[in-house]
Amino acid sequence: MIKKSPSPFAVNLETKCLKNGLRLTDQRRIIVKLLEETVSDTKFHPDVDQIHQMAIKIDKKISIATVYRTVKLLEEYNIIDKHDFKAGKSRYEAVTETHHDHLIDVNTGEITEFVDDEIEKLKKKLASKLGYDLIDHRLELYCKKKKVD
Amino acid sequence: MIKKSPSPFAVNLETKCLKNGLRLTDQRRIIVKLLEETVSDTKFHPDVDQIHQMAIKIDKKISIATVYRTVKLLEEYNIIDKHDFKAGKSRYEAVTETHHDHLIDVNTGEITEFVDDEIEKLKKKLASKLGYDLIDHRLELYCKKKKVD
DNA sequence: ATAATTGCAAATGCTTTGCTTGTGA
DNA sequence: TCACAAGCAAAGCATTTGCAATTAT
Repeated sequence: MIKKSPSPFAVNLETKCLKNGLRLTDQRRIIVKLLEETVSDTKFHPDVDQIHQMAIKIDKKISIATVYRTVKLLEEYNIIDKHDFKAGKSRYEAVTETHHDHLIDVNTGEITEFVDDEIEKLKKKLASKLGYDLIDHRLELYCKKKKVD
Repeated sequence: MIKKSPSPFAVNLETKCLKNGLRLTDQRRIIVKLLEETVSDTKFHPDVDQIHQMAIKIDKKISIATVYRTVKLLEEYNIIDKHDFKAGKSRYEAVTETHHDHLIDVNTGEITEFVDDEIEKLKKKLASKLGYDLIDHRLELYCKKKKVD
């Protein structure tokens, strides 16, 4: 079992599940626990297979179908976020209080999260200008490390 | 081989293909022609199946595999852009001179393109602040029509 | 001529689902 | 208890690919 002391910032996903009336099975507890760790690691956005790999270290019998079902459920309840960065499979992370965007290093695949008020305001303004209310949004910056020479 | 005179208004994707040394088959000519029309229709971002449906109206024998192969090739040569909006399949449009972003109506699926200098500048600034050079980026606003009451 | 492209169908990879057995509240 | 969840394997989709026949240059 992978134990890690919870970051003071970590959100208790189990509590969120209970509040939503979700039944807590052993499998869900394990998956939710693993996803909790994504909050304290801003660069970790595991895909279903990675979640499954970690999960079976704790309980060999957890099937990938259960991971798919759980992850979908958690997303529907806004407990985790799903991202479809360019490159096949979806990746997940626990929902945080403030919206953040992603910078993806096109060479390494490394992801950096960032928050910028100015851009958040601009998004709302743009939507409004076009006659819409903003429901959701995503901004992704695909970048290469700056050359230092 | 079938010849056809080019429309005076359309962006000439065929020329772009030739410049890149791509071999122009009848099938590619048809697909490229259809994609050319996405430039003058800012709300049309067809998926592979839609492109295929249109293509077989011109030539019954064009296979969907060819559409997939062509679309992939054109994307590699930066002649068209691929978008993965939330909702399954990829959608394509001809590359334009100026970068634009997308607003997606979550109810109707309708897409509106928009350009905003301020946000473009901000993107570069953000990447730079994090130590990166911006290679590519995408901003998508998922919205609902404003209630007017 | 001949290397690249097509069509077809089979294969892939991610994700979902039907069904039976197991289990949390 | 018993509605809901899990496990397994089969099914679904979008997309890719091997191969023989065809075609652009």
